[in-house]
Amino acid sequence: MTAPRRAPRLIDVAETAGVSIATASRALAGTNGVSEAMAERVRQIAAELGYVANAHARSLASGASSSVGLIVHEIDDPYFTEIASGVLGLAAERALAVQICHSGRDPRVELAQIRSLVANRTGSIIVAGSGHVDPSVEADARAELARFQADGGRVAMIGRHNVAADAVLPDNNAGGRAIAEHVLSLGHRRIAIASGSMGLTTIADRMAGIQEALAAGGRRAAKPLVVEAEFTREGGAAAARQILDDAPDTTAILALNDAMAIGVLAVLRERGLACPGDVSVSGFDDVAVAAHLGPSLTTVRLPMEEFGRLALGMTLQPVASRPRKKHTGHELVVRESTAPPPG
Amino acid sequence: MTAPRRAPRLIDVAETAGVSIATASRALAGTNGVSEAMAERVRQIAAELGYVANAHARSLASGASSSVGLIVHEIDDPYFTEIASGVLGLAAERALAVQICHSGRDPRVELAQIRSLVANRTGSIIVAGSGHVDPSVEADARAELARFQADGGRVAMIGRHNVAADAVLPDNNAGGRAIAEHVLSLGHRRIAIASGSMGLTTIADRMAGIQEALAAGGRRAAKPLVVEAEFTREGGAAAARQILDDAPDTTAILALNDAMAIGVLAVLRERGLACPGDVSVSGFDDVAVAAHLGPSLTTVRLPMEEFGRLALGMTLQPVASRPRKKHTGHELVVRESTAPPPG
DNA sequence: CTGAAAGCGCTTACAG
DNA sequence: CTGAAAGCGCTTACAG
Repeated sequence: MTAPRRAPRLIDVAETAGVSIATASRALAGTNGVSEAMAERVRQIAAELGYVANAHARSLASGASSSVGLIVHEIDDPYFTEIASGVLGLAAERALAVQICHSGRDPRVELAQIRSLVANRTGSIIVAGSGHVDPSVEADARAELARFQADGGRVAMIGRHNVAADAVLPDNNAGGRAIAEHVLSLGHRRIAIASGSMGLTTIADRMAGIQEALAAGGRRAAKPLVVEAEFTREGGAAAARQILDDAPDTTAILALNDAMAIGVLAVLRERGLACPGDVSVSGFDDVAVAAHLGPSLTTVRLPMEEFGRLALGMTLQPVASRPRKKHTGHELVVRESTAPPPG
Repeated sequence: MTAPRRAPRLIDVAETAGVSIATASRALAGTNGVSEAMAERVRQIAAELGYVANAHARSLASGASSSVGLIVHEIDDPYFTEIASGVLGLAAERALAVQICHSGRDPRVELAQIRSLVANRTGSIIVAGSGHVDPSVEADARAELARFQADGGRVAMIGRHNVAADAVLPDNNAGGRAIAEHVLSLGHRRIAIASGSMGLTTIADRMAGIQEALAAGGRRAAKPLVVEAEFTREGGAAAARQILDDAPDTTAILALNDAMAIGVLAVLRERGLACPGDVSVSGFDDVAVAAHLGPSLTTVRLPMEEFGRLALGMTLQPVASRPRKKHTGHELVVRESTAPPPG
């Protein structure tokens, strides 16, 4: 029916208001240099016409950007969902548009996504995936982000990355120590670890904290069995199967994130083992559902939503002479899934 | 250190290639009308210079858009997270940028977000929140979306809305019927419903399906107690408390989404009631964690990720003469949380 | 196959 | 306080 007409432009409101587009622009921008009466009149006409300024033209003309880019592994992963929620929340307060994309933890996809954000001239880019222990993996992304920053863009990384940029640093090491100490204090001595890829700095840091605590526990605990798998529910299940096959006398399984812990719990049920009766299980992150699992999950709470707000907040501040690092805290949350070992 | 230089522009690559910007533009766009040799040369120089086309300028000049907007209630809510994941997945395949924003289920915020997407000239807008039974609530959004479409924009709604646009329609009514029939067939007669706001079409449709099944169950079941609360975990908990206080002989509580069901489960534990031993509980949606709760949750699975893909897919197709509606299915998923009533 | 030029819809010095 | 004009970085008829 309605023929595709054109959206009203600034010149349309200027003409019907009988002023120049310069004046109309100033009135709408709230810039001073326009009489309040004129400004009010222009605004009203703009509203009547349903005028909405073209952000592309505005950005092109002003050079300013009112958008931010966020790269997550996968929005469906609660860890990243909560980070995204934090970013979206602060962005809304600042009237910033947020462009979100998946990296799928594939460095090549991540590079493509960075370039997409650069193309869209977002004012800042937030990378929320884990860093890689091998710096060469992130080489291309590092170069692209460096160029982006040289061109005036702002960057914040969440997690430990080999990138010269502001960063939010989760308390992975201390969190790892806390969860290991908790399990040791419960009396567990045959401990296994369901780990994600050791190539990720997030894993490496959590693992390091755990190993420190275990080493400090000295003669008390046997060397833990470490099984590496996908950093997902399925990975947790696979790791649990191998642990129970290779070391059936294990009394505690530390999963390096909550998703893996959920997989571990599933395998325990599958094999008719009680948790925490036969085997204690712990997670990491404290995603929203951890408290509602059966049994509820002992884990290390990380303030993911705050990660998002902090990261965006940093990019909204002027560049510092050197990259800023924000260290965040953790909290050990003891629930039903851990208890003293049987016997 | 590095003085904020300027990002390379098309003219920079054109000059170093010794060609006009027209030729450079065509070479990079892959448009025909350029010799392959020339095109290859330009591409290589662009790569060396680290050139990334300015999407704003491109969009302004071409009038085309390579981005889509997605409005969700809250990304942190798994229902919307999965929808977003579907949108992001298909968008990545089509090289589309996705701008996501929260409406917080507040019509005024939603309107502001629609305007933000219009300003950013996204090619299409996907609205994923529930519709409202009262059409006047969505009046402003409806007008804005109509204008957007008249201007050539594409719109897809997820859920039943009073908006003339393409839509993905979840199988809420039949799903409601299925879950109610399941509970009836188990032998429950004193049934209560933990409902979200009846002003939402999603709720109204699920409720209607349930009531139909209950009515068909005829003399078998008593009129169900319906308690309205927030459509969240906390709302579910509040509803459960009231249900147990007002009708302590209730043997089954149907929650109208999984989040509410989780809240119901928590209250049951809190009061020392066994599920499903004393009270059966069901959810709706089948979010990823439903299978891992304690007890695992009987619910109605809706293909949320597919909602996202379908909605985006519709907006990528040419406008039809009249709005297209895609009806999707549901699947009753029986798990541990429902069983025959005690006694 | 290639280029000169107009134009996309704004903002912002620069004058008045 | 207001306006004429240049310019942001591209694309795309229009010529050749």
